[in-house]
Amino acid sequence: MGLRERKKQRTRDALVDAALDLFLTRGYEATTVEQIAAEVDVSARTFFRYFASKEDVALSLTAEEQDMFLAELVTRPKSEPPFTALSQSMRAMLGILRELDEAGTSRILKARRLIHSTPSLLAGGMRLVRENERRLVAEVARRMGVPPDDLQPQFVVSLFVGIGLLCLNGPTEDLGDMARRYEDLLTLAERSLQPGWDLPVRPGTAGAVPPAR
Amino acid sequence: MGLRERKKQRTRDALVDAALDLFLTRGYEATTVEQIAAEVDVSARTFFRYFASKEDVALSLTAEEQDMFLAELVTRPKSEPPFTALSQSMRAMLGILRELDEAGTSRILKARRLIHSTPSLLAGGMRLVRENERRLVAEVARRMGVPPDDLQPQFVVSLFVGIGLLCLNGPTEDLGDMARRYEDLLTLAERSLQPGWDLPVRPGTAGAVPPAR
DNA sequence: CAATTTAATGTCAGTCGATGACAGATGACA
DNA sequence: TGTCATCTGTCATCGACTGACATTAAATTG
Repeated sequence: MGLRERKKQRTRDALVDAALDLFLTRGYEATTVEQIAAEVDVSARTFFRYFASKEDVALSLTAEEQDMFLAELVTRPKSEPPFTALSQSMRAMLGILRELDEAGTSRILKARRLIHSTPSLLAGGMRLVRENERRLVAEVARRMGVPPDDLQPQFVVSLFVGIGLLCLNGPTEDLGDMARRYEDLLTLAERSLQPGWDLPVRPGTAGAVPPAR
Repeated sequence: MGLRERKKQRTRDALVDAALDLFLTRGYEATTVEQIAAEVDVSARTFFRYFASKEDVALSLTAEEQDMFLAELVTRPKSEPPFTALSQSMRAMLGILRELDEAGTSRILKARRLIHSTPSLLAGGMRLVRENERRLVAEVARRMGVPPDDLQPQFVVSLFVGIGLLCLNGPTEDLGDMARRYEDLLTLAERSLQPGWDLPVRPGTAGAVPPAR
């Protein structure tokens, strides 16, 4: 990798770190892009060449996590039922995050605290989650061998994403806490659902959809 | 109600209608607040006295629906299990929406189409949903007689909200279509869940939480 | 009804986020 | 070393949003 690439990466990382620190100390709205850029000795115009918006810099880590999660899912063996594959993907991702160095985990925890204490960032984060949800549905539908507009994969993914969001509601000071909360929620879900609920319904096996009362 | 109040309400409605029409024809980003205000013969400054932001005017109807839904929930008899109460609240709200006059339903359908074709508005809409989710959890926890940080009411509400969101993914040209899609999803959920899954777990009735596999 | 209080609106000035255009600087590479 | 592609800073501009102040019009009171 050339000097140019490394320099760009360093600038990008510096902008993320400076932004997270300023956002957490002075507040998101109270911090201007100019201040972030100044902290890295860069013009505000350059900031916008790295990040599409002020929001983007705050959500960049979350966006990376979403991509990681989808990548984990496609590596799961096709023999796993969909919900199991989703759960295992999440466990794998949490494992990867725990292998990060101090600087890495610090950045991630900072971003989490920031997002969940800033309503407008929470909105942006939800947009990312929903965009990823669409990709997850496509992948799960593929695994189940049904068209992507089938309700069942949508239901499975929606349920799983809901659990992921609940996971973030609790304290997020520690990745271990989060993993534990996640397992609690999975246990609750397993207890609530019928065995095999996430397996494709083979036509003719079950009766037709009963009429709504 | 005095003349002053009526005049304000008319201005507000006119701003919403003008905004929705301009957003849908020229696009959300391409429409300026100045254009919306001009359409109603009002200064841009006045627009911001009615709506906190350009986004706010697009989401105002959705925000009202959220409030309506919560209001319906608190009227449900306490004998109903939580998920049933949520479902019935949704049915009640859909019923109310269907009783609106032509102008009313037109506004609502316009807002829906707009939001679901504009990523930044989708994000804002999700923020509203999540804020309401917190209030719903509080109410459901109260009904179940458990503390609001208990995982079970959070799980029940999350599952229900997920269904509501899936409902909006489909075509939204018609309130009837939406109601039908909603019933399909409820049927799928009923088939997937254990009987009594949303009843409070009485300590000692069920065994200890089984270990995660 | 006239006087006074109260609230809504318009105008103006200013900040900040974001983008396009152009010129200068700097790493890549023959 | 010299050329080329890319990165960066400066400048100008737009649009969202806010505070301050003056103006207008509804509400209230004597």
